[in-house]
Amino acid sequence: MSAPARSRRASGRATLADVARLAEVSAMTASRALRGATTVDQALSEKVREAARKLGYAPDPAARALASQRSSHVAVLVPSLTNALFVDLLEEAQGCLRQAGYQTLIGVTHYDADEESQQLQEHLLHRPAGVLLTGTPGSRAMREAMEAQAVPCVHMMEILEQPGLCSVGFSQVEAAMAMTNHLLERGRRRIAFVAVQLDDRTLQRLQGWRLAMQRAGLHDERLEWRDPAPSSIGLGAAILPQLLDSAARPDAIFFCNDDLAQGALMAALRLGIDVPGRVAIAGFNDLPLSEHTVPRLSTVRTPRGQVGREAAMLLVQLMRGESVARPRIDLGFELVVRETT
Amino acid sequence: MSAPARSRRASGRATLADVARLAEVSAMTASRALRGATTVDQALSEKVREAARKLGYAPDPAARALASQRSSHVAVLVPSLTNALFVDLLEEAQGCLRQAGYQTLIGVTHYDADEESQQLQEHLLHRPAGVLLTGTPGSRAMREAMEAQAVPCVHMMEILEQPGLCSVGFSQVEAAMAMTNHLLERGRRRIAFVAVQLDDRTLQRLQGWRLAMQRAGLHDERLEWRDPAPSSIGLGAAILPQLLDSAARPDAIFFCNDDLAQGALMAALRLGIDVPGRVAIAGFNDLPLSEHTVPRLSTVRTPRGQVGREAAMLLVQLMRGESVARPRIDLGFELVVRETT
DNA sequence: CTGAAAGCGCTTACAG
DNA sequence: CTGAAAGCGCTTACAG
Repeated sequence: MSAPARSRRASGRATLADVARLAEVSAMTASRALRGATTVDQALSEKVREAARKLGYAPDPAARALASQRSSHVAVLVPSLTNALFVDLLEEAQGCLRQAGYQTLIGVTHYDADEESQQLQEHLLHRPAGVLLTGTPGSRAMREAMEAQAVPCVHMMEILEQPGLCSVGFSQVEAAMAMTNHLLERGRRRIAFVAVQLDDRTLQRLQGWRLAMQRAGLHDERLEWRDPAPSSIGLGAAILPQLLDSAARPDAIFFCNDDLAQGALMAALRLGIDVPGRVAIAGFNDLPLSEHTVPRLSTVRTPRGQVGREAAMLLVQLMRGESVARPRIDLGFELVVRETT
Repeated sequence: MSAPARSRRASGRATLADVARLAEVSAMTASRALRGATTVDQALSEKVREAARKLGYAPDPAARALASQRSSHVAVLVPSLTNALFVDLLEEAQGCLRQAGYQTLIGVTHYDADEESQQLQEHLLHRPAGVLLTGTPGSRAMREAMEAQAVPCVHMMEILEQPGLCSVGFSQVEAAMAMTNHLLERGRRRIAFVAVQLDDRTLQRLQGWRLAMQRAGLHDERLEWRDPAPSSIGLGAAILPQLLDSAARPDAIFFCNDDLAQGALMAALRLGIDVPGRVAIAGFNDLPLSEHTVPRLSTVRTPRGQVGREAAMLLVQLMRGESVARPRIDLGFELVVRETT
């Protein structure tokens, strides 16, 4: 007299089979209907949705990933979270991806190529649906691994010219040139450039500054200040007096990131150095503090939030197998002239 | 004459079966050996590991999750990434979890209880191995859902007294009392407290200030400044002149977060208000800029990095089913007296 | 447009 | 200590 055993799942959650049973269709039809396939009869589709709602059904991501050989995860690799730039980027990207049904796995690579490779490799083991990378396309091994798995990928914060690569960003070179030209127009002649961390994008900015200075016939190697240490307020504060006392004799300093410029401003205040009287100061990125420093910092506003959003949207298209109109999106930048230049 | 079909996997990756075949054992023994089970013969275990190495085998997380009904993901929910506090927390926690073989899914809840519930719910659908939450234990529905799935959880940044809850942090109340007492010892009498965002931990700090002021017989409601807006440098800059002109007539201002205090310092500089001469300024958290402001900011240093690390380690123990010696870890705080008090 | 079969790559629970 | 069987909950590919 024992009743036939009901499907007692360990999970206690409704499964696709439960939904199919209630809707009186096969599991396949239920699966198709729930994924929004157009090849399912309207009425049946409705019935399936209704059943799913009634049972509080939610598809099991692991089962889906195993069967389809692709997860709903997107890996996003950024060099740092200490720089607010990447936080903004991330928040926007994650918001978009979440709306599209993807989960975001964030990896911080500390500007280290090896760490980036390793993390990407770890992520590829999990078969991500897509990848968002910051900047350069990474090592050749990385690209090959991604191609082998056919993982869609979008690069952020630069425009990459290589065919086949998708990127969303702006020209770091032109942005740096624009600020340098602004300083030149203000009558500055000995404009120093401070490059730290020495990652690719910083070197592109350095290049932009160099081009502008060369065109003006004012380039002088002594005006290039390089330091491999990570960017920070403290570092900027330390660099200011050294640079001012150096053979460079600058009348303006263009820092590759706002936090350095902010630190320099604090140091100037403390040392009684007049900004912009004695020396003009410029930054890059327009971080939150920059409009509040004394004096207020002139800088280049970068569209990182928009970059995150557009990159995520582009990636979603790629992951859905849709055709992409523009694989390269240039979002530009904005010169923000305040009180320090 | 056709050869028997070799197992041609869509993935192209080695599977457990491949490893087992090469090591001449069953899949089960291979599985056990690779997971480090002690119930496997030493020699066999070696052989399996060797085979796995030779094939470059990496277990498929989706298959593992489906079979075991538990993923290797840990969800970490923080209220904001704009506050460097949570960035530090996250980086440390993620580093620990990664080393232990877990992947971190970060969720930003914007100090919104509903958003927190919703995100946690979404994460629970993916059957996380564990959850790291910031602060209060969340809604009752949340706790019930987690208990139903038996998901280990650790709360960060406060010490929770509720039995059965694990937490790593420090006493927000005592930290605020310590700073208030410091200001009292410096001879300040009309110490204002600025609370913004009005999240739980901010209110605990407000409470700590209130207790200290009451004990000193100096509490005055007019000294409480509340604003539900998010904490920011700009907000602090805006509040300073208003508070100074108010009926509160403060001779010190204790801001609930460093960025507010930093903004206030910028405003003071611009308005020619002497700090600490006319008014002392104190912050909370010791963010990177605080040691560089003019004058340098006195604040409370919070052990967020350590909190992230210890919370992750505690969670790993729970996820492994190990017994936990101390479910509540108090990491304390440190008063950092600089130039503004 | 719909469905029965097979399989994704592991682990759990049960025997030996 | 080891293994054969069954199953986790989906989707792919193939028929009809």
